[in-house]
Amino acid sequence: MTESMKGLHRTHRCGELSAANIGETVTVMGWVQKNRNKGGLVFVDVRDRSGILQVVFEEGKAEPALIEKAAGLRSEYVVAVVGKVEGRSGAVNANLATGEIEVIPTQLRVLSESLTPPFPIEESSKTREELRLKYRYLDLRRPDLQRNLMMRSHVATLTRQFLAEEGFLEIETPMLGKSTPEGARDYLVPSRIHPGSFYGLPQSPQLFKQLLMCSGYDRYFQIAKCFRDEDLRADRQPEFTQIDMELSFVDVDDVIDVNERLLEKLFREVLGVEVPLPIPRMTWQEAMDRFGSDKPDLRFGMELVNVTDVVRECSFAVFQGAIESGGTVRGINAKGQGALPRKKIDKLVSFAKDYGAKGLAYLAVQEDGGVKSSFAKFMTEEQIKELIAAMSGEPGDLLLFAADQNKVVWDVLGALRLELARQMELLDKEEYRFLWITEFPLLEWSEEQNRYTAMHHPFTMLMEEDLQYLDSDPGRVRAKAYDIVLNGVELGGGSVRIFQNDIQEKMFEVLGFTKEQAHEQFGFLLDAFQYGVPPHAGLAYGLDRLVMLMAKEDSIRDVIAFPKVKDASCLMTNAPGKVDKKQLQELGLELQEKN
RNA sequence: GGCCCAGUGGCUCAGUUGGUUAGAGCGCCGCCCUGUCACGGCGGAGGUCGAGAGUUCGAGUCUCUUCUGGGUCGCCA
Repeated sequence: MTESMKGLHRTHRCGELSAANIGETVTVMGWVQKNRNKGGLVFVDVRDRSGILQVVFEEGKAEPALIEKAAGLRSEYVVAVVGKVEGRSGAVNANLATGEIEVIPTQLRVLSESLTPPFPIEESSKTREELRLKYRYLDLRRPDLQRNLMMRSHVATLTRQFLAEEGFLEIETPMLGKSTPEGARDYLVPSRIHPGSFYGLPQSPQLFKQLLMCSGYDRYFQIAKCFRDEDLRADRQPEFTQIDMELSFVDVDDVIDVNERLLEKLFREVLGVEVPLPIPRMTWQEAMDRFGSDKPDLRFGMELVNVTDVVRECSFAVFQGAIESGGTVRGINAKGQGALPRKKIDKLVSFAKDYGAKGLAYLAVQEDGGVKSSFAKFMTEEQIKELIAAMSGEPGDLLLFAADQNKVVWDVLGALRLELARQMELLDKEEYRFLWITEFPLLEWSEEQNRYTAMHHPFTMLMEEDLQYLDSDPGRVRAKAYDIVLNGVELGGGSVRIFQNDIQEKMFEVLGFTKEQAHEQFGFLLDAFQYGVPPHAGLAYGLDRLVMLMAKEDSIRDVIAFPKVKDASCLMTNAPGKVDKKQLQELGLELQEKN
């Protein structure tokens, strides 16, 4: 039997009450977390998003009917309690924020009953994610997810506040746009009014925000939903949220400055963590050479060392082959891992192979000064000594080497470095190490498409001093692009944009667009640029990743209210779903027979 | 598309070299209990071992296929 809340008004959330409220009559509403019936004395824990509050129904203090009603409460019933806040006459519960107080009720109403939930509604759930996602509305009742979503809201609020104070305008851009073949796959939306034509959901508001700069809005931001129809990962969802911004009359340093202060504010006010400014900067080239990654995790060392020159004279065919075909030999020193059993080393080798390595050479420096190695027999004692010295190897260390083209060596050792750090437990979630990566290559060669593609996007400005190479050696041209990296995660990225029509046309040419193709796809932008365009630059953060790191979670699913699973479906709603024939007909669509 | 991991009462798990009637904790239901808060005591219900096929006298256990979920490579301008 459920009751109305008529005549009652919630006065506090459960967790808002404290010893300061003793003596007050309050009305709280929430879910029954737990009912402990001692017989004639019933303790009911009531939960809402602020916390848990104990209500005590005691013979002599409460009507027998009220106690009987309390005894009938089950988990997740929704109740309203009117009562008086008192200091606990029993033991204080130090584990509970409201552990000093309890409520002595005069009224109890059951607003809604509940089935027994399919899994416990509790902190640090051990229930498998599949089930939690099917009942996401119950999962979202758990305190850790509630904290995460409240933190996310806090981050969004502070971001709006900060950017507004900095003179940014929040402007929405369309969700229904034009599909562009560059970049990730678009989600397509068929048009009923134009059968056979499709909108594309935005992968980012890129073009629109540049047009807003053309239109004089100076400083824009948006907390924007974006869509990419690619495979999922722990940090990738098909729809995700960006904090997107664009600024006029600025260069790299201006964008970096305002964003460093934004990050400083967010981490100070949400986590109480001071971000030392300025955030260090590193060129892409340095990041690759030292860490084998364009998003290095600076919480630990284990940097890559280029030992190509040291091993040049040795007779190890693997090293020789790599060097002769223009590659390099690089290594990392896994400090103190020299005693790693052969089985584990083999696992590291197969790990390296997943990243394109043909193998992984190792050399363990023994405590007695000797070595255990897969390739030492191809080297003189002197050469081994030199190699160990180059790697700063000490007794007890494990040196791992990859030899191949630079890209492969970087990928392999960059991934291996992270894997070793995980195994050696070097990653502290309490530590936040920010880093800007700058001077990215403008272009990268696509074997698949047999042409250069934009590493960031086709509107990224190049470094003026590299303009001379755009024709002769496009791979050498660096971009005015920057990524903000935190603990090995790419939090966001941006660039200074091309605003000169001649450079933009040139860029399309290098990317293999004909003039017609470029105008077909981006004509409105090129046209706009003929009517007076300010120099502009911008940046976008992955809000989900930012909050994930702040909440110390390992997956963005834990900071998104209703995430999708690996195959991009929703276990709760069963989206995507089939539609009926009539809907398809209206859209002028016909489904292919399944093979 | 490739590789790896997991799936056993509502939840989390155990289950030996293949061998009686598949167990535990929590939860759930009933009774008892006046200071609990991981409450306690007594009793009880609840399982086609993800699904299908195969090997075998016999399969939770072995083989194959498949489904579901996770991680990752490719992919993600």
